[in-house]
Amino acid sequence: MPVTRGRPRAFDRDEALRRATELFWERGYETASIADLTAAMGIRPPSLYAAFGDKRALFDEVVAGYKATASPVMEEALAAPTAREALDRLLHALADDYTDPSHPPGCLVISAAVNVADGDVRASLRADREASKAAIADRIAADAGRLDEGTDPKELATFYAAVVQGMSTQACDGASREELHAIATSAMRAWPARP
Amino acid sequence: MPVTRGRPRAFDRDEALRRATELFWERGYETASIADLTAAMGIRPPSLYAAFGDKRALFDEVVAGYKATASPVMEEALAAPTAREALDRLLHALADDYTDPSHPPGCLVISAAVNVADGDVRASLRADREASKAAIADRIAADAGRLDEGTDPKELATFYAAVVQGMSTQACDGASREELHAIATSAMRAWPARP
DNA sequence: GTCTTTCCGTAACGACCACTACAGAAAGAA
DNA sequence: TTCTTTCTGTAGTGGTCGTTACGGAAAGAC
Repeated sequence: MPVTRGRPRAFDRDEALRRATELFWERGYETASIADLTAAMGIRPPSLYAAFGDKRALFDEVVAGYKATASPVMEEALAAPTAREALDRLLHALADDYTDPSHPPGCLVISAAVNVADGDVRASLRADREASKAAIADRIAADAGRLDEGTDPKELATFYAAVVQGMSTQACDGASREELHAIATSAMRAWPARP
Repeated sequence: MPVTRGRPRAFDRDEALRRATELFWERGYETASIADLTAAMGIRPPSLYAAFGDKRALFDEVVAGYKATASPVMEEALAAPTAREALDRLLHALADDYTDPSHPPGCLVISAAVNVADGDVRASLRADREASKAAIADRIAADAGRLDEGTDPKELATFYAAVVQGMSTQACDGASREELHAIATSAMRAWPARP
């Protein structure tokens, strides 16, 4: 049975994880040092290592938690009756999310991935992005009947994935919520509707 | 008079700068260490500091050289007779450039900028990107008569800037030249042509 | 040749990196 | 109370960071 034995933890693990998420989100994987992290989390290095393993494991847990909160947004948007409406919802939902003042701007998986020297972390984040792109492609392919003939769902998914990445980068550069919605609206004009 | 006195430099400064450019392009500013740079440049740290100042000055020179070779591409594209053709040319030219096998993928200014802890470097690169965006907005505004009424040139420029950033990120993720051209073609469908 | 100037390689500087050995503190169990 | 277990803070570990002091080497000037 999981009775608590020994000295109890003096900090809130979830709260510490939240603060680590925020720092990784702002600074990326490598430029957020253990000293920075422990300062933000309000704990000392041994507590971090005891509770989370090492820096890489902490980052993995952060990304897992991020995906857990981000994927419902994506799933809900993609559940729209048509692929066009699904993409429209997704882009505008992300415009809101990327500029939500309650957390750092942009997408953690997109912005924390660029310029990461650690090959494992790099590959892991790339796989996450590829998975999102595949989910978009699947949603488009499932509604292929409404598309202009000759439209390749994977090609179109690549375009919208690029738009999402561009929105994230713009958000990190300080773009406003209105500007991101304008990007989303412009991107939807590129939808290849069957005439 | 600039007569060469003392022991002559034993390496080609331009070639060393080229190799530094390649490394910064692949790894970004902070994750490319002096040890990495000197190894790639084939010189020892004191030679680097004597020839280029410090890491930051070397990076500035790299970015300046990069912009010097990149801006003609942009200027030529934007010189097209219509704004629409200008953007079309620009996007497809960048699709070729970002996947040119003779140098690292994507755009140095875009990819080296994300997750930079150094505030000065970050601000400097952001200013470069804003300048490109402004150039696009100016070209669009100059051809406003051909646009759909109610189109905001700055808004449209933000969209195409986001597409360019997305293309760069996709290129870094290993997207092929064909995929990038497909993104460019899709993005041009969003052009707000006057009916 | 000798002097001056500039570059080169060696070998280090202090500061920071991710990470941890260790001892004391705080809890339940006996 | 005493023992065991687990967490805590202090104070480090070896390694790497950007940067440089220093002495020898290679050139023109005299």
